[in-house]
Amino acid sequence: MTGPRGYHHGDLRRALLAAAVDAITDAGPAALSLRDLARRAGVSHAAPAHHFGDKAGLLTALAVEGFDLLAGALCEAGDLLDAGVAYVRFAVDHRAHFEVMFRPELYRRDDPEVTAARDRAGAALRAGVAALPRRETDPDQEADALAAWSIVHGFVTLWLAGALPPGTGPDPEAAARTVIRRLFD
Amino acid sequence: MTGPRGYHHGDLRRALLAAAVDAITDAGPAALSLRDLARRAGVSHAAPAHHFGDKAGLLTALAVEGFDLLAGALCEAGDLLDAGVAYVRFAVDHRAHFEVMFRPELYRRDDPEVTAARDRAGAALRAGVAALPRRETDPDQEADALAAWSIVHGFVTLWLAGALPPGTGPDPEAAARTVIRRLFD
DNA sequence: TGGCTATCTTGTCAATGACAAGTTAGGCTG
DNA sequence: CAGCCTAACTTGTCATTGACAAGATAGCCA
Repeated sequence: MTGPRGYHHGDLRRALLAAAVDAITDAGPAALSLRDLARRAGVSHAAPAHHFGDKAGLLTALAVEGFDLLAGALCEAGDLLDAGVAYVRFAVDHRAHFEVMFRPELYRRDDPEVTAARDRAGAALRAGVAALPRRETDPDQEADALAAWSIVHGFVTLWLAGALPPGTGPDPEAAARTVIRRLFD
Repeated sequence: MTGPRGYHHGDLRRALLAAAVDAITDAGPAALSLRDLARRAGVSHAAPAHHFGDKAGLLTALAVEGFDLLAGALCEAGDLLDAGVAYVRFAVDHRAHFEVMFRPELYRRDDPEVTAARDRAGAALRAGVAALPRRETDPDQEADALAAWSIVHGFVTLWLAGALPPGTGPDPEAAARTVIRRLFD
């Protein structure tokens, strides 16, 4: 789908996505400029439109990439604690993807590729919860999944926003572990 | 500080903030346009700059308003479960404020008014956790506060992003209650 | 009554997103 | 191998926007 063979540029589509990741990591998705990406890639101001249509198209492609990366990271995790930590690590390491993925007004959330990738990530998430040893007190797996997802998503969102107090420490994964343990103890 | 008395417009500052809330609720903070706000308020395109300096200034004012509203909502809550539900209700009812507050790249996060308002909200949050009956197994209040904040913040962020599965139901407060109970059971 | 100052307007500029039309180059067909 | 065909990219343009500068207006006060 990406077409890794090069025509004029080599692989402009990939270069633009990489440049977008850099730009978003620096200044957030709101400050993203297609013309700036074109400059970074050394092409004309209208070249990005050919590959992505418009800005929303580019961010849609980024979201697809992000959900696939997330699904991969979650699948590699062992138990639910690992999966939670992997979620946090993904968000920190791929901050640009993460920030776009959960801001649907920035891209075409109903795009078939996006929904497919989102479903893959969702399935990986639920697989982690299903692997949890059942507690006889409450067999509601849906609510368990929702609580687990909420706590890791909230933690890393606050972490990325710089909203957490300094006492949280410098390592997001360690802090996340502590928090997740409070949910399933 | 706001200057509720009117000169030419009446209270342009407040009118612009209200228009900004509407615009952000409709299309997100990224799509916000100062000129559009001016049109909605029936003033010239440069009038907003007088009151807020620039776009970041306007969003800074919105963030201050948001943290104060949140602090008020949390203070009125009884126990920690109430506070969590109040947090969710605040985010849903004041979506525009909430979306700006936790996106520090959009405003001047070091503005004195913002830091003061943020501290007030943080104090209200911790007060709710401190009121929780101590569990002898783990007396770490900091981690309790972090876990509680994470789970409600994550839940409502996912809710607002439309990322939750349909099975979650139509009422965010009820779903939040179920999720929060899983943390302190 | 005269000025003072906050409030708001008019005018302008560079940057941007989107679109239209043209150009280039790799590959395919005959 | 010649010619075309189409994807990839460029050039040009326009409306919109944020920011700034300079001017006009109106309430208030000495």
